[in-house]
Amino acid sequence: MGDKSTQKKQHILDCAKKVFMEKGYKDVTMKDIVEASEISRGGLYLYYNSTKEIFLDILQMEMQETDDVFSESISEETSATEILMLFLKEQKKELLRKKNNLTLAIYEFFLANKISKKENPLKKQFDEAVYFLNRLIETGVESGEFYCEDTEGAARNIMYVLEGLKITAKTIGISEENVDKELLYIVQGLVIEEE
Amino acid sequence: MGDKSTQKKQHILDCAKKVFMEKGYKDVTMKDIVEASEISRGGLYLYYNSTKEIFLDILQMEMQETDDVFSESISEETSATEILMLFLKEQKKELLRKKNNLTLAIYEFFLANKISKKENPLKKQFDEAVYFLNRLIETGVESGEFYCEDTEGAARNIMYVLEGLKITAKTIGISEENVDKELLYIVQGLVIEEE
Amino acid sequence: MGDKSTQKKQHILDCAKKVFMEKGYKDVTMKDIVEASEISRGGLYLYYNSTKEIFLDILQMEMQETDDVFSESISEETSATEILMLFLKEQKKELLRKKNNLTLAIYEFFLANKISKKENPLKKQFDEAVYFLNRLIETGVESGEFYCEDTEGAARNIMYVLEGLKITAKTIGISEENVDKELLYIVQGLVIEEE
Amino acid sequence: MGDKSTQKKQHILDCAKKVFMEKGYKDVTMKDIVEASEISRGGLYLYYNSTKEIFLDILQMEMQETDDVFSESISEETSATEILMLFLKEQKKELLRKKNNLTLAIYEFFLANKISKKENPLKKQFDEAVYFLNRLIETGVESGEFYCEDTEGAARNIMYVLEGLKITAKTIGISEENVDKELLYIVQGLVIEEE
DNA sequence: CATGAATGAGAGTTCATTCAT
DNA sequence: GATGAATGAACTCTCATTCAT
Repeated sequence: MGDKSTQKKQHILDCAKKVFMEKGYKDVTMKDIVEASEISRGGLYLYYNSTKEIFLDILQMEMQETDDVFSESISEETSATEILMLFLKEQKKELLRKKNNLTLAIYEFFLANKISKKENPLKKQFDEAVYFLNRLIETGVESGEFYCEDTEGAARNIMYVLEGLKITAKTIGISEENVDKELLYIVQGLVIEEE
Repeated sequence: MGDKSTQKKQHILDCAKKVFMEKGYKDVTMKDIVEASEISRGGLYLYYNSTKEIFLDILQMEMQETDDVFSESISEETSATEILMLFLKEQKKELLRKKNNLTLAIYEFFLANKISKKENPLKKQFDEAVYFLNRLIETGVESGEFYCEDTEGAARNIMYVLEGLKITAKTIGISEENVDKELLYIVQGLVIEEE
Repeated sequence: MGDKSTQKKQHILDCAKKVFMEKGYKDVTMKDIVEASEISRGGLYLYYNSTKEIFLDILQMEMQETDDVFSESISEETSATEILMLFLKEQKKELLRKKNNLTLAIYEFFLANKISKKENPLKKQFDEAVYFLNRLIETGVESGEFYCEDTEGAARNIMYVLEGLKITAKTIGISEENVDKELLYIVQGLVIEEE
Repeated sequence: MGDKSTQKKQHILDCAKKVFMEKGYKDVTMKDIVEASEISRGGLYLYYNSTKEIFLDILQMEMQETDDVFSESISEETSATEILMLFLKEQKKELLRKKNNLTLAIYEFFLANKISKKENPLKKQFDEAVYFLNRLIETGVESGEFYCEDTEGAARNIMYVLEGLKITAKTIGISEENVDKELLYIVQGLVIEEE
């Protein structure tokens, strides 16, 4: 029973996610999701009562996947610089991807819904990224790859820059060239250049 | 008279601005603006045909005011450091202000409407700020206050950080303490500390 | 079930027909039909998106009924003269009927909507009537009842006269006496009078 | 004074006529006429309170012009056949003209507004045409050009056929060829062919 | 559980008509 | 007289939400 219900919910989330990726958050109606999931109008209401509920569940799903990415990358035995580069490259890819991207919907959602800090998955994700970067930079400093006096400050700074790039990409638009420039600026601020 | 029409438009913009500050962009209906400006349904349509038109006019109004701020501050005969501090302080105030703030509406608007780069007032504002900061940093470097090898890179970087702080404030929420930390980080990256 | 939907559509068409008979075509709003059929605003839109769609369906319904009239009348074993008289009598009845009459709506509709010739049900009906009359006159000529050199010409002429009477009835108004006169004129042009 | 007012009214009628020729009757709004005549909204209401009033005045204007046509044509010293041909040719031209044509508007108007018989200008025009044709046919019969036992019946019949052609042209559409066929049919019914 | 027809509130938009200037 | 801004009623259409089956 519970299993079947979970499957159905999963199906709804998968279909709804596609809709949110296409239309952002605010323009999505229950009707859209009904149509995308080929479920009955009433049927959908058995599982979810609003697009908000659905979106929150999608978000939770997403966050879990992201978590895994971090833990994987750090487990490898590569240099801090390499991991940093990989991380930034991943961020860049995400940043420039136009389709199959929830960023727009996420921004629209969190701009419209004030979620209490404790439950805010975006905050959780942000803090985790800061924590990850902090550890990474510490590692880099220890290994002599990086120079940094305030590792946590640097970590936060990187995250804010990335946020800035992300929102700029969605509102103003940004060229790959400008993303590269900015990421390079970050790296140069950390890495000790060899002579 | 053309003047009377302009006055009325101004009245509409003023009232509508309040609405946008309260509700963001997407949730605002023509009816909301009709009620806020206390004119008739049909009356509003004499001047504007959509919330989008109204919002774009409000934006133009805002941008002009912002322009003035830049030109004023730089005209003064103060040190680069002081101007930078003033600029960041201003940004901080804007960042933390909850009410009387169009940021939310602006984000919602530009997330939902892809405006061609050339006409995008947000881009114009961003670029102008970068230009202003770049000149400011150059001045500071010349006067020996700042150390910076890539002034334009630094200027852009500051702007992305500020964007990051702004969107974070609106989506995750941010404490004054964290803003201060971040602004301090920026300043420390530039200013040569005296011993 | 498809059946239930069809029933509902039929109900809408029946109610809408009454409205069109009363108000013609152009003055009828979706609201009128909503009220007449006692369903909800949104409910109507489940079946039809405009008065035009509804009217076209009503028309199709009507045309089918008319078809049947022709086929019935001709199947009988009566003289051509008798069938012609029956046909004209039917037309006269239609012509003079004030209520329960779609003529006005039909005229308004086809004056306002240019329908491609191929799909124009009015044309179809006209052509079928010409065809029917042509065959009827041929039969009459063969049986020695009628005199006519150009049977198709006569058939078309009758139809144009009937159209003329119909539109005159709706715009200028026409007395039963004048209709009789005109129909008599038609008959006299065909029938060979015995001495 | 009165003169100036008459001029203004004439201006309104001229402009409104163009609008009615383009859009028919029912779709024309006071706004349309205001725009076409480049007069103020309130100004128009000083002279006319509805499109109906305006249309009726246009109609009166038109009818007067038509009257003249009849009186002219008959005054000439040409044969009845020639005058009939001229008359039909004129009707045909009118029939097939797509633009600069009030027919559509007239039909829409008289379908929507029941005008008392005595004041109905359409009826007046119809009756005058019957009277004219009747006299013409009588003349033709006297001169031996035509054969006709019931001249008034023939006159009425021609008018109904013409009405039929006119409404058919506007609703179903009609080819020039078909008009010719029908007019020929009329003429052949009257004219005595020489051997 | 599941369906989808039905409801009705509410957004957008247009225009006849009025009225202060 | 003449203007045109302003009003508000009315129409179209969409969707969240419910409920009988």
